[in-house]
Amino acid sequence: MVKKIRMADVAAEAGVSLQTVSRAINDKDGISAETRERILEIAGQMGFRPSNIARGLATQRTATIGLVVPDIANPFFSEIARGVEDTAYENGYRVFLCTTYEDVDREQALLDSLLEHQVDGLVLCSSRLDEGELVKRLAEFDDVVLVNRKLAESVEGIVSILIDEQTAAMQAVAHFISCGCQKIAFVAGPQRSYSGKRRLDGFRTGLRAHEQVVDPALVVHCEPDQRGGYTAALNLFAEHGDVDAVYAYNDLVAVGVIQACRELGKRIPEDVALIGADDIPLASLITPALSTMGVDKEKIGSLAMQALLACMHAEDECASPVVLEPALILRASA
Amino acid sequence: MVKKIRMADVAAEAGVSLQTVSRAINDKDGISAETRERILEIAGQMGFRPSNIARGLATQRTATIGLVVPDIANPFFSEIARGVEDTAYENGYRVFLCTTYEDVDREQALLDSLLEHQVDGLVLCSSRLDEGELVKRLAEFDDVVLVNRKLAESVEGIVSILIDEQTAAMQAVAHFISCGCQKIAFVAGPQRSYSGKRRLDGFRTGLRAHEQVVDPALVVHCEPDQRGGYTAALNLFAEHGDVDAVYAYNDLVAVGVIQACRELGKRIPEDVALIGADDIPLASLITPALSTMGVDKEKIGSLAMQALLACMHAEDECASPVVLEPALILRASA
DNA sequence: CTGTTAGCGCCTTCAT
DNA sequence: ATGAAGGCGCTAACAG
Repeated sequence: MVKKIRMADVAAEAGVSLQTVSRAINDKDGISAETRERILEIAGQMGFRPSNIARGLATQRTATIGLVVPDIANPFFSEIARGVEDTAYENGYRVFLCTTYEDVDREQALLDSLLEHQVDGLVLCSSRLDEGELVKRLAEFDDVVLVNRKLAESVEGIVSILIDEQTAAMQAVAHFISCGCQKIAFVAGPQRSYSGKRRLDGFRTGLRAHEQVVDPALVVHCEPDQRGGYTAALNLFAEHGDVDAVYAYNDLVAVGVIQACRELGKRIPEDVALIGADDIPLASLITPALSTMGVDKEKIGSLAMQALLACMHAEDECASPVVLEPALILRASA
Repeated sequence: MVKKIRMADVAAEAGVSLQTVSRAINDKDGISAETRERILEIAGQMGFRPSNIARGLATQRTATIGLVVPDIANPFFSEIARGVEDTAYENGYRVFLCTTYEDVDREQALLDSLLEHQVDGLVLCSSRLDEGELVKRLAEFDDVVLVNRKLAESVEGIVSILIDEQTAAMQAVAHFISCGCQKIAFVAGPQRSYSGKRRLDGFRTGLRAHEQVVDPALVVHCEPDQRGGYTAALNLFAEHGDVDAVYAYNDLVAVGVIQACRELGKRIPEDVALIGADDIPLASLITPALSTMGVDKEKIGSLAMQALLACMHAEDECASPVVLEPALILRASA
């Protein structure tokens, strides 16, 4: 443990006032180029590290942001995190990684904590808070970017990054129909899921657009992982053995569907066509390679951070919501 | 944006001194139970959030730690991050997520920044700094846990969490030999990689332990991803078509090897036995299911954080290095 | 049990 | 171009 050097130490060493050191360190003017260089030189030699804590107290800006995700081990969010961290880094911000595990209490506690740490901004992904509570909590922050969630009415200082999951689901359905599928099911993920609702909506709309009946029995909910998909698919096929197309809530669920099919002797895509969502890394690596509705997650993250920076630095209002269109990535499963 | 409430505001409202509020908020004694409750009640109603920045300046503790990883989108590190974040959360710490992309300059800049943010501790994963530089930099931090890296001589306040990759590699080789493989190759990842070196070491030792010659031509380096593995495997098989077993630097590389084999018409495991490393999520999902040397990554993360907490809270010395033994997870590929 | 007095290390404003 | 005073919001040490 090296002894900590303060600005006063550097000032004493350089034979100038504390203020002059501050000006040199923060690259402000009102100081001659030579003294600045001399001070920087001395500060460097002494191993001086300006305290962001003290600076934060004085300026009320911390150069930190909060990133809240349900689960960092979920590749969907880890790629978003990558985008956020990278553009935050480029702009001199550090990011607090916070994980909720879809637990509302934990999400609340994390927001409290981020507030106490006085983050300059917040990127909140897939919040599970209900609308009223969410609006109330976000009002406590200076600037917020919501990923995968949008407020009913727009609020100053809050911008959303959205994925057009409705259209994505419609595209998937359209693809199934163009392939001649007769009985299309949706393994729909958790009932409460915000994006699940939108995907279900698109699924129904897509069906109706092609004058198909929407059979509620062909929509089954499940946990948003492989096991959930596996179990749900087994149940689904037990009731409706003639389902010949499955749209999955996400790729993990789709993998579960693949396993169920394998177990039931159903071939993909010959007997059952399958489309997942999110285009996680394994989608292209698994057999059969998974067709999926995908967007560039890292880009979502960097767009989110860019939007946040814009909010934070702009005096006036923030940008309008950003909507990303997923693309149907056709591989072997459909 | 809600107006910020300070302790002084709460004190005024409650008709007590600032200090009394502080005692109530921090649950210290020297205050009657009833005044405490009254103050907490008032603080809650006013929406008071104590400033961790101000507190940090006063106490010189920030309740934050730095987590430095090469790439958060790499499941190996995202699972470690999960473990770290989760046990940090349980103990009231927030974590700064920092990503180096194996760039030494970026790693240095990040360490500078974490120092300036006055983190109470650091979890540094797979550092790319050379020994001398690393020792110098870590001395600036109060407490450090090194994951997947160890210092030549132990330093006060620095503990390592290690994976016994040498033994893991030996086990893989032993398994190949027990299966009757004749010509075993190692697709070894980046030349500079610290764990790559240890795996190579174990690979050689394993071979010698079974009185096999170690042919340098059967060790090929590559980028630590699927493409690297793919390219390296193609080159390897072009030169040595009779290789019948491949140990891969990690599972991503192994996936590349699978693709190369598929392209060359080699069956796995019949023509080529394959063992990967790390047991990433897709290992069990890909076809053929990948045999791999795996440890519990989330556990590494939580052990790392626990060790850091122990260091931070203990007056005396830290625990000795923790070494985790990977287990050979036998699936279809070997 | 409660209040008062000093800082923590830096930045802002005003003077020189 | 430089310096001096005051304060950011909180806690520590000491009084009472």
